[in-house]
Amino acid sequence: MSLVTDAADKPTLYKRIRADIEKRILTGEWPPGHRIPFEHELVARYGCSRMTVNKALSELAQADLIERRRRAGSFVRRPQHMSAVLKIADIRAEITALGRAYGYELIHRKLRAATAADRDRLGVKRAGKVVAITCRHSADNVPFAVEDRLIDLSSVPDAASADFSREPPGSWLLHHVPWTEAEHTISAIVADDHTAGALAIAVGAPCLVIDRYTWRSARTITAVRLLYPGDSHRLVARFKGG
Amino acid sequence: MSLVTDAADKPTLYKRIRADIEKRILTGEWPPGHRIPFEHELVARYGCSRMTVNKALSELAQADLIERRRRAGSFVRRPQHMSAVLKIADIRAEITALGRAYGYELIHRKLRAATAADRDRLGVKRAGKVVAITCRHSADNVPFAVEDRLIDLSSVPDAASADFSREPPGSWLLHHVPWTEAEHTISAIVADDHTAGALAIAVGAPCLVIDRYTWRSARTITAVRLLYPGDSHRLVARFKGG
DNA sequence: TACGATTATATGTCTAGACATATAAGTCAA
DNA sequence: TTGACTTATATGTCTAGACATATAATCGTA
Repeated sequence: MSLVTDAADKPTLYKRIRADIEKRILTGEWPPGHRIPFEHELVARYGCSRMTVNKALSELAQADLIERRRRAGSFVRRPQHMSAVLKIADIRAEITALGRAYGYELIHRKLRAATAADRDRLGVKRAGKVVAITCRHSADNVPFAVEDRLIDLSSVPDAASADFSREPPGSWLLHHVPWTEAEHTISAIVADDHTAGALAIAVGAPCLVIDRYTWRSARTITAVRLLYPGDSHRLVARFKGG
Repeated sequence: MSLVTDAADKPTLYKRIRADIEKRILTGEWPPGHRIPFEHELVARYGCSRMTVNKALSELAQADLIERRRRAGSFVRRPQHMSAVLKIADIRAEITALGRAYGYELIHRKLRAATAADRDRLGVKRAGKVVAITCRHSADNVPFAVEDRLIDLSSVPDAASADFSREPPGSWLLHHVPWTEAEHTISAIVADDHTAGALAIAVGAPCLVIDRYTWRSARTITAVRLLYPGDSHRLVARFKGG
């Protein structure tokens, strides 16, 4: 019933302390709200200095597994808002990862001054130039998704001269605009004439829609809508406790 | 051009060091692959001890913003697989957060020995008892989602006696089974007769489907399918750079 | 030139202290 | 009972060292 694992000190001490506590939390032995031993107790238990247990507890706090309160102690956090890590890969990477042949086709590209609708979609007030792109991704020559994108040229001037007839704009942006933030909205629609034609599915068939709005440091970069055939495509998200 | 901010030392020193570096990474001033100043350089620059800059850099490493290599230095990581944190709230919480009146209705509840289909859905080999639940959530008396759930009683025996006619099973589980892991699959379908009736939408209308499979420490807990009217419901995921 | 041994060095971990600070809990007066 | 004040205490931050360890770079040799 000791906190100390019987394992030899193969890993470092603070990692062992962290793993010991994490295990107790994950197995439910220490349920949400449970008070973790005080630092000075852990110091006594492991026979180390306070900085060492402090490092272990600080990392658990950074991982949102525990909550630290001055004077009160450290407590197991209750599983907060249920959140999941949703991997939304670059479509080319996604298709090639499935072992299928990736195909890309630029349908439409236009450089224009931002219309009111464009500004609204990008969430900017200022007028400016944008690139509007419509393209299609396919896997093994079967339509996989159609993409409708707007790029703010005041944030990404290089996009004006990029050759999107060969490289999909998503991949291009990924390599030219590092460290972005994004917001995704997922919804379902049924295919209208136009969508059905582009995806080679029946009118009225379900489609999964991903709207992604991307920015960097409060500067809008791009807004994109991706349409997938709803019966064949699946988004998988893995939730890791916490 | 100093690393030191001109701001007074209101926050603590290591937090300022961390924020300084983070800012340079996020603005792109230090692009992916860029080598961050060595610890001893930062020590000289900020006039503090190595443990202090080490704490700042360790946190950046834990956040996957930088990568630390012995003898080589610390480097800005390139934005890895595009991933997003998808908040999938408990439905009751989700609805009340929107400021709407939450309504709940148990449609069907059955305790039974697991059928082959049940075992398949729960991903277990062993036979055992399960609770099958169908229920409906509403917001302001408008159907919001229908839920079809299976709970593995060998993992959650208390669920056999829980009163799901008053409390939705999702909320109940959230409070009785801490620290779970889950996998979500999101897809789109069109409403069939049955679904359309339950959601009070037209047959053929789009629906967003969330299949969630939940376990804890390799023990299956529950499998649930949630059906939302696709045109009214949106899942929002926020991606934080990295 | 290629490969193996050596060395220098940046990070990784840890210590035994210190003072700061927020706050739970107790104390006392209105 | 309530509110204001005091105190004890757990965490937060920081220091000036130390030794460990992985590895990039150098040097020497085949």
